[in-house]
Amino acid sequence: MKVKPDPPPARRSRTPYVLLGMLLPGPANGYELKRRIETSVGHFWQESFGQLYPALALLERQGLVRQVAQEGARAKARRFAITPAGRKALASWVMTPPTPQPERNELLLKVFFAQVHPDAVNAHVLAAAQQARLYGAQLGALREQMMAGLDGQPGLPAWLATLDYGAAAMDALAAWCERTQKALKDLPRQRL
Amino acid sequence: MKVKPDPPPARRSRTPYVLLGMLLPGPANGYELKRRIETSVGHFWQESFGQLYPALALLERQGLVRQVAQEGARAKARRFAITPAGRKALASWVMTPPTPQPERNELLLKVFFAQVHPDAVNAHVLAAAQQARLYGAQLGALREQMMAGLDGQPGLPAWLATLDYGAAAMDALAAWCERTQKALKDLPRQRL
DNA sequence: AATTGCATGTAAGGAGTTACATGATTAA
DNA sequence: TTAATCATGTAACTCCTTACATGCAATT
Repeated sequence: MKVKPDPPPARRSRTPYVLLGMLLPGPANGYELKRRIETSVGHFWQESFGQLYPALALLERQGLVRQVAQEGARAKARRFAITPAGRKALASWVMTPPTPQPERNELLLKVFFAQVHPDAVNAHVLAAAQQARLYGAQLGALREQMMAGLDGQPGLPAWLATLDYGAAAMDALAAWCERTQKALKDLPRQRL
Repeated sequence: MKVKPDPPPARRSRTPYVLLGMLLPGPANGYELKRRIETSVGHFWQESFGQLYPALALLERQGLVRQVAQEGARAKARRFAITPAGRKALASWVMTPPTPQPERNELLLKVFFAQVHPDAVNAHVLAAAQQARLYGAQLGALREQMMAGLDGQPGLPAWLATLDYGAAAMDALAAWCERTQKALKDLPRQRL
C-alpha cells in the first residue's frame, strides 16, 4: 500500500544546460544570458526570466556555476562563470541523444479542419507563407553577419548549421503553403 | 493596492477544439476520440487522457457537446455528439489566425554546442537523418492508404495537405542532416 | 478462467509563461 | 530630472504528462 506514489521520472528541463552552454564564451549575469540566448539560439529556443533565474540559482547551489566578481560599474549584478563540474554536466547532456519532443502545430490542425471554413484557412496559409519568406530572409541576413563577424571562431560551422536549419525549414514551409493553397481551392464550401 | 493580481489572460488550450473537430464525422466516446486523434492528426498533434477527459466534461457543461445514447453492446460508454453551439465554437476557432508557438528544438541546441563533443553530436544528426527518412516513408505510405480509402471525401485534400507537410518537413530535415554532418566534420576537437 | 482490450477518470507534479514588484544605473 | 534600460527575482496560474485506480467486455 502506497500513500505517496513514486515521483514521476523527472521530465527534465533543458534550461540549465542552455545556461551552461551560454557561459562557455565567458562569465555573464542573468540578464546577459537572456540576451545571449535570444541572439544566438533565439530562432529555435527561448527562455523567460521566470525560468532563467531560478535555474541559475539552482546551478549555483549544485556547483555547476560560480559567482565571479564584477569589476568596475554594474558591480551589483551577479556574474556567473561555468565551473569544471558544469562543463562536465554540459558535455554529458550534449552527448545524450535528444529526446524527441512531440510536435504540436496549430496551423496544421486548422488545415485539417479546413472544411469548416476553407477561405479562412486559406488566409492562414497565405499569412504563414509570407511570414516564412520574411523570416527566412532575416535568417539569411543573420547568416551573412555571422560569417563576416565571427570568421575563424571554432564554433562557427555549428552555429551556421542551426541557421541553415531555420532557413531550410522556412523554404520548405513556404513551398508547402503554395501547394496547399492550390489544394484548398477545390474544397467544397459547406455551411455549418 | 492589489492583493490579487488580474488572472493571466487565458493561454487557451486547443484540446477542446480538437475534440470538437474529431466529432465532426460522428459521435464518439473519449476512447474513440483518442484513437481518431492518433490516426488522423497524430503526426503533428497528440492528446493524453489526462487532458482529454476533463476537456470533454467541460465541453458537455458548456453545451458544446451532448451525450447520445449508445445502442447495443458497450452501452456503458459515454458517447458524445457535437451540438450546433459546438460547431459554432469550432468554426470561430478555425477562423482565428493560429498563434505562433515558440519552437523548441533540442537537436539544434546540441548542434549549436557541438564544439563540446563534435562526434557525439554528429551521431545525433545521423540518427535524426535516419529517423526522418523512415518517418517520411511511413507518411508516404499513409498518404497512399488515405487516397485509396477515402477517395471522394470532401475533406480529403486538406487531410492530404497535412501529410504533405510532414513528408516535406522530413525531406528537408534529412537533407539538412547530410549537409550538417559534412559541416561538423571540420569542427576542431577540443577537450573539456 | 484468465487475459487482453475497452473505457473513464483522478492525483501529483514538472515545465513554462505572464505579470508584478523592486531597485540601480545610465542617458536625454 | 526624468525616462529608459539594466537587473533580479517572486507569485500565480495554465498546460500537460505520467502514473495510478477502477471496472466492464470480449477473447482465448
